[in-house]
Amino acid sequence: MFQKYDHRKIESKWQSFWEENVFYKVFEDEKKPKYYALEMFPYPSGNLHMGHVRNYAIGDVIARYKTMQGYNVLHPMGWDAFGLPAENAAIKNNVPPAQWTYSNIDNMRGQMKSLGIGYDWGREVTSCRPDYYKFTQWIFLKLYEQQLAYKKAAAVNWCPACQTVLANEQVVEGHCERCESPVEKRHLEQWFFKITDYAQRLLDDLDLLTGWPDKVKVMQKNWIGRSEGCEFSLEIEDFGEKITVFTTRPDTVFGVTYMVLAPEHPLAERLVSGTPYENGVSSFLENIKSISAITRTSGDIAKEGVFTGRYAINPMNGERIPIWLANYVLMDYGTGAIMAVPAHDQRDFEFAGKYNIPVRVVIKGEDFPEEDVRLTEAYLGDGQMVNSGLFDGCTAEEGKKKIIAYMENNQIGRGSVNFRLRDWLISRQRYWGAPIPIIYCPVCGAVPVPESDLPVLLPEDVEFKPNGKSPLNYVADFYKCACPVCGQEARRETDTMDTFVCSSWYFERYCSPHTADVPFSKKAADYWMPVDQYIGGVEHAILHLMYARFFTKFLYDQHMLSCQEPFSNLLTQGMVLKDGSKMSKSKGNVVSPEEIITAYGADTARLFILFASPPEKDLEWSDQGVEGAFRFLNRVWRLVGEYAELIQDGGQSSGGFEDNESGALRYKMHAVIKKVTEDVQERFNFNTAISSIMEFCNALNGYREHERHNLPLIKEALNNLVLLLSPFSPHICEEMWRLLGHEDSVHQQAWPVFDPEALIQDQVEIVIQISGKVRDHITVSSQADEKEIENLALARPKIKEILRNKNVVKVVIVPKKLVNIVAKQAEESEKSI
RNA sequence: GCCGAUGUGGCGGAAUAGGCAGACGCGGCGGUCUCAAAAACCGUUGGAUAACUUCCAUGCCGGUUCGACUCCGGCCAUCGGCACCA
Repeated sequence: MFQKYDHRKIESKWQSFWEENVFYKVFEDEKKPKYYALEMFPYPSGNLHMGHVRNYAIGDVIARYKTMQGYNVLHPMGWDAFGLPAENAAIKNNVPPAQWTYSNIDNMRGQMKSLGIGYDWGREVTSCRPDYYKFTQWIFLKLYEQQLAYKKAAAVNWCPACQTVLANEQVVEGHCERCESPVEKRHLEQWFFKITDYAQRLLDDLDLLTGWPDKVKVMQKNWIGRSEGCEFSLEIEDFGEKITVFTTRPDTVFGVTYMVLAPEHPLAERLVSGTPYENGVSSFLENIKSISAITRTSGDIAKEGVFTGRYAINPMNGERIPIWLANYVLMDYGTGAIMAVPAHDQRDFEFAGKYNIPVRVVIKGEDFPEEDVRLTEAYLGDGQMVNSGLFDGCTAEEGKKKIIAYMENNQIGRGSVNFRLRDWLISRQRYWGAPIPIIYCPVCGAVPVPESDLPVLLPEDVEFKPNGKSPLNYVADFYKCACPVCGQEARRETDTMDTFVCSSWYFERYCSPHTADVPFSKKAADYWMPVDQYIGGVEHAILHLMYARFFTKFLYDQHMLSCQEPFSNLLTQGMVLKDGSKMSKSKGNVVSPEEIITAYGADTARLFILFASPPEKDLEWSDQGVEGAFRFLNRVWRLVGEYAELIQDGGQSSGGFEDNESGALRYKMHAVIKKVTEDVQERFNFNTAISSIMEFCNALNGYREHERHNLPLIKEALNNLVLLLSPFSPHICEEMWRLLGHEDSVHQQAWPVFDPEALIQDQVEIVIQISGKVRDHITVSSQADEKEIENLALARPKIKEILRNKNVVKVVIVPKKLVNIVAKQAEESEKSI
């Protein structure tokens, strides 16, 4: 008699076995095709949540499946271990961030092992360890060498709660991405990475990413925000200076009736100083400053402006146009100044309406009376140029090109391109991050730390109270140093790097995690990179994925990598919900993975989470659903257990006879192999793959009811059942594989292959429709030709009955599927004749 | 406002190239076993109808087609991204 399914015993047994045998260790093997499966490495918050479980379960199925398909699979895991929560916990509990972080890592590593995820733990990477951040700093130095890391004073996003600056990408609707406090603007000197130099490539190469969801590519495209147009300068009357503007609509340049500078524009105050307009302008600027931080980010605000009393000259027609300041022009896009064309730009139209500025139509659409300038809104459509001198009659599209050419020939301006993407602000005024490897010398200025002095170690014994300055400011042992160039007493940079810097290259480190002289070996990276399948939450669609692409392109340019894109295929998994909303402590709807694993086992948890929904969609947690998955594993267990002994001794002697039931089972077996293979490989639809394994199990249970058993067939079917299920629920399958008499691991077997011959049926069921509605079914030989099928269908008594008093107009036949008889009422068709 | 996605039983979801709507699982109902219950197993389960039957059903309205969850046009709702980007 076989034993009850004891998930605890089975899972701990095989977890130890895999660990003791270093089962998932991989190395570069030129004889095998490689496959790199990667899940986003987690922040070590302390415990896995269901989102992690889902992420790793998906990755593990893919990794195990590819291994069985004969690939040499790299499947690593690590820790995105720098960051604010460690500091906050440290402040709260008075535990050093390092200690907090490392103990969380130990705990979470244990949880991952208890899920039975097949990682090569020999490649574990931890971004807060000196052997890792040494190379984060090393890459910083390379960027600095190429002038892609630079320091500048700028208006930056400041989170008052986190007491640090944030990158543009970390500001969501004016609020801190992490703590949701409203973000303020501060003028500070900070380190930036010049990601804008890569804007065009980051945009163009999205086309190479055929394995990415369109949704993510569109988000990145919008974030990069390329617009094409031109820049030109306007002379300021009686001022002796010029203002440069950027526009995407040079075709409307004859429609300019005013121009606008951003309130922060350096010329703004100088234009009015000593003029009667000075007071008006400065009170306007004061006003803007006081509301801008909060209100300018939150929803619609009315357009407001002030006239400077100054005029500029439109270089195309010599017209004098008034210069305004207005709140709707942003300093950090384009040149911070615009030409305003109220007739053809809605914002300018609204502003002109409010301040009684003329509107001049210069693009005439179809059915658009030339005289009528009383527009109710800006005209944004295509049309012919009018009121535009030499250019009258051109289409807007031609006009753009011609005017740019004219400006270039007459040295008025030039074609140019603008991006919304800003440089990446990487300084953080916090402790728990990789120190920026720069030294400030009173004589030599900013000096990079020599490569041989890396890593710049983060001191461990530190007071880490946040007060807007990095805690490293108060650690003399840290900041006091000698200038590497002249030897004078100097001071280290005390800001640390944004944690997104650390996570922008970890997938390359996995390729050779122990190299000590370079971030990763080129040879190993050439073998493993790019990542064949990356899996993670869609919340990283912009931040992490953009930064990681940027780093990969930079490292490619440094000849350290041979690929230009890090991730060939991307799967963005949905969230795990409970009662319709995301699991969170505040809502009290959290289901802990540990509890589920203890009660039902990792195999059940994984099976449920993969079965409940396709991976891209959100998943609704269901306790009953988990029970269902558990029941299914119990059914499989019993099925295998009950047959195991029979097969062991009787498998060979009992004949391989073929009756109808056996034929049906054989057919089902091959159909299921085909279905599961396609679902896993081509669509990642694990839910339907599992459902067809369930069907197969049901079929096997049904077959058991019959009196005669074809034991060799059953043996084959059970072997295949266990093989197909093994990527999803690895422990129970490992155990059942041994019960079926095998000596080796199920996870090292070849994936089953279906036999197309076995899927050819001599009889097929065909649907009979009358005018598109199903009325009957017939079973015919799969060889039957169309005429035969038609005759058989028309001969069915039920069909005859329905067709009485009707004329058959047409018969449509789809081979092996259906026959549709189109019929009309007899009277009607007579009438129509 | 712009861009994108989604909408199917009581629930999660299936229908992969326009061809049987509701696979598989959950829940419900009925049964077997049991002193009883749980577990397990078997049957049943979109709605309407007494019904073999028939009719109605894939957010709503229309269209194309022999045939539409699937394609086209127009709405509605929900979710996500961006949001004065010149």
